[in-house]
Amino acid sequence: MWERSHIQKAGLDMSHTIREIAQLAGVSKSTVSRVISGKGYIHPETRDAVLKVIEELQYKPNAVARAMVSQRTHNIGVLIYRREYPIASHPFYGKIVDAILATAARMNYSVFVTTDHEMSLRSADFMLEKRVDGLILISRLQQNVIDYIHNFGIPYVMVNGSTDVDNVVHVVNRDQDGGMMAAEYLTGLGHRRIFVLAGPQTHRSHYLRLHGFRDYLNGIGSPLDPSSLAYPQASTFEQGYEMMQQHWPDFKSGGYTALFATNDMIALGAMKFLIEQSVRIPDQVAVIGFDGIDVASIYTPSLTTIKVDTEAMGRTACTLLDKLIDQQPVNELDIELVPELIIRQST
Amino acid sequence: MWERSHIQKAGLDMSHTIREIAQLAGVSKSTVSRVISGKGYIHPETRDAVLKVIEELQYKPNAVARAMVSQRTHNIGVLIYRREYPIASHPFYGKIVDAILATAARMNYSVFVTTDHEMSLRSADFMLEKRVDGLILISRLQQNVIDYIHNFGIPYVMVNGSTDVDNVVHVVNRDQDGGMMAAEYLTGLGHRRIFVLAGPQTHRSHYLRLHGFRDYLNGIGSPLDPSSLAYPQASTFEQGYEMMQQHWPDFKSGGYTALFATNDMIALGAMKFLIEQSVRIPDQVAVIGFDGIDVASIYTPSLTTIKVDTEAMGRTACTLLDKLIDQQPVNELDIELVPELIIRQST
DNA sequence: TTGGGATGTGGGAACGGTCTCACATTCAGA
DNA sequence: TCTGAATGTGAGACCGTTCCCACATCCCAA
Repeated sequence: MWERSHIQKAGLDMSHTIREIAQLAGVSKSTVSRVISGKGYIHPETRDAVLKVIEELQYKPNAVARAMVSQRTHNIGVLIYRREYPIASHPFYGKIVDAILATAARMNYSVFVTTDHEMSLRSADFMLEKRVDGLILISRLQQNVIDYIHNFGIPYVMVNGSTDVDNVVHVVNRDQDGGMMAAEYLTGLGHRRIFVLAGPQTHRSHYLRLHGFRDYLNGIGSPLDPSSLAYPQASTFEQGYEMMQQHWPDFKSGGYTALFATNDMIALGAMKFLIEQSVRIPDQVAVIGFDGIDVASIYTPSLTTIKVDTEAMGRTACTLLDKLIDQQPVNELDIELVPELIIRQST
Repeated sequence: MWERSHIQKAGLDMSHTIREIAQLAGVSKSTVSRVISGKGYIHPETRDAVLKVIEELQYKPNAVARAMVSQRTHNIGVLIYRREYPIASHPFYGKIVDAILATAARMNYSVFVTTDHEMSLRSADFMLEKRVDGLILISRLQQNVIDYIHNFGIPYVMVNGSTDVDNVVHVVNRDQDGGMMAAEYLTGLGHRRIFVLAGPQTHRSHYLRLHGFRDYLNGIGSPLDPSSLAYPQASTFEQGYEMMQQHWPDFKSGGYTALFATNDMIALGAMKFLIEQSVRIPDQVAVIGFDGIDVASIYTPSLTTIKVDTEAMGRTACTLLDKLIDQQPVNELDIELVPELIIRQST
C-alpha cells in the first residue's frame, strides 16, 4: 500500500508566495511584484536579489490569485457539440481544436476543452464559472446554450456553426463555393452522370455544399436529377456505406460515372462499398468528397476532396476571440475561408 | 466598423458577486455562502429568499475566487508530447484525451489540454502556474519535464510512457502480451513466414510489442529471422508505405504470407503499397496491426488489429489522479490494461 | 540653498469567495 | 424556571496577487 504523501515529500516543497520571496529578499511584496511584472522603478541590485531568491525557491506566480485581481484568467474555453463522435478524435473538429491549441499557446492562453452532448448547459456553466476570458463554440450548438452564453456577456466566436443572435463573430468555410468547385472539377473531367450523397440538410455545411454543387450544374445546363440524390441520415462512414448499398441497383443501371459526397466520411463509406463490388475507382466511378480529413489522404485509393482550411479556422477564431477579449474593434463579423480542391487517386 | 461594446450590451449584465446577492436578499454574505455550499444551518425561508435572488440575477459563483481560498482549482491538465502529429487529432492519443475529457467532466474537473513540442518546459510551467490540481502526462515526455513537474510536488499520472522516477502511477497497455496475441493468432491461422515492421525501438510500446511477438515465435520453435524484420524510423503511414516498398523485392521472394506491424498506421501504409501491387489481402498476404485506431476499421480491407483500450486508459488515469489529489491511498502503481484482438478483413 | 522631477520602496485596499468564531434565539428536559 | 444543546446568522480574517498612494532619497538646475 502506497500513499500519496511519498510523492509529496519527493517534491522540493509546495509552491511559495510572493510574501515569502519578499521576506527572504528583505523587501516588501510590492517590490517583488514589481520585479516580476517589470513595471515601475526598481533598483538593479534589488532586482537581482529578488530574482535570485525566486530562482532558488523555484517560485512560480499563482495565476489564480493574479486572475482574481486582474479579472483576466488568460484561459479560454472550447465548447463543441457532437453527438456521434467524441470531440478530440473527431477527424474534422479535432483539427480545428489542434489549431486553436497551437494558436492559443502562442498568445499565452490556456485552453479548456469541453464536449457537450446531452448535458448542454452544464458544460457551458462550468466554463462560465471558471471565468474564462472567452469561448470558442464549434459546430451547431443548441440555440439555448448560445443564448445562455450570450446573456452572460462573455466574448465568444462561433466556428462552423450558425445562430439567430446578431453581432456574433462567425468563422465558416465557403461551403457553397466548395460545392461548385466539386461540380466544376467533375464536369471538367467530362462526367455528366453524377450521383450525390448529401448529408443531413439541417446542417448548414451539407446544405450549402449540395446547393453549390447543384447551382453549378444548373448553370451549365445539366441539372441534377432528383433520382441522382440520396440523403444519408448522418454524416458517417456507416451511413455512406449503407446508402451506397441501398442505391446500388439504381446506380448500376443509371450509367453513373462519378460520385460526390458532401463530406469525406460519407464518401469513404460509399467507396468501401464500391470497392467491395469490384468497381474500379476512378476508372469506372470517380469519387470526390469534402472536408479534407487525414483519412482521405491515406485511403486506398486516396480520396479527391474539397479541403476545408481547418488550420485557418482555428487560428482565425483564436485571433478574433483575442481581439474581442481585448475590446479591440473587429471589422468583419463573418470570416469565410476558401476551400481547396485536392486531387488524388479517386478521380 | 463594429465594436465589442455592442455584444457587451446584449448580455443582461456582467457577473454578480456573493455580496450583491447578500445585499438584495437582506442577509450577510456568510449566509449566501451557506446556501450555496449547503453546509451549516440555515432557515428554510432565508434559503428560499437567497435562492430567489440567485435565480433572478443568474448568479454564478466565481470559481477563481473559490479556488483562491480552497486551494483547489478543480482543473486538471493533460500534457502530451508529440512530434509528428498535433495532439487532438492524433488517432491514438486523441482517443485517450476523449476518455479523459468524459471522465473528468463526470468528476467535475475541467481539463486544460496542452501539447508540448519543442517548448517543453513552457507548457508545463503554464499548467503549474495555473495551479491545476493534477496532471496527466501522455506519451514519453522528456525526463527533464517530468522532473520539473515532480519537483513542484503536484500529483500526476503517466499514460503510455515511462520515467526513471519512482513511485509514479503509470497506466499502460500490456504491449508484450499484445505482441504475443498477434503472433499466436497469425501462427494459429497457419502462417509461418511472417514479415514484421517494427516502429522505433526507443519507444516502449514498439519495443515490447516486437518482443512479445518474437517471444511467442521462439516459444513455438519457429523463431523470427532477422531478415524478416524492418524498422520504420517513425510510426507513420508514410514510413509504413516506404518500408514496405523498400523491402518489396525480399518480401516477394521470401515467400511471406503475413505481415505484422507494431502499429496500425505502419500497417495501413504497408497495406496501401501491397494493394497497389495488386496483392490480394488476406488471400496472398494477411496483415495485422496494433492500436485499434478508427481508421483501421474503415479501411478497405479493414485491418485486423490488437486494440488498446484507450477508453480505459483515459478513464483510469483520471480516476487515479483524482485519488492522488484527494490524498487517498493508491494501492497499485502500475495499471496494465489488457488489449483485445479484433479480427477484420485483412486476415 | 532650494525646489522638484526622477527614482526607489513600502503599506494597504481590493478581487470574491470560504470558514472560524462569536453571538442570538429557540426549545426540550430536569 | 433554568440549562444547555440545536439552530440560525453575521463579522471579519484569509487566500496570493496587483496597483494606487504615500513617502524617502537622489540629483540637477535655478
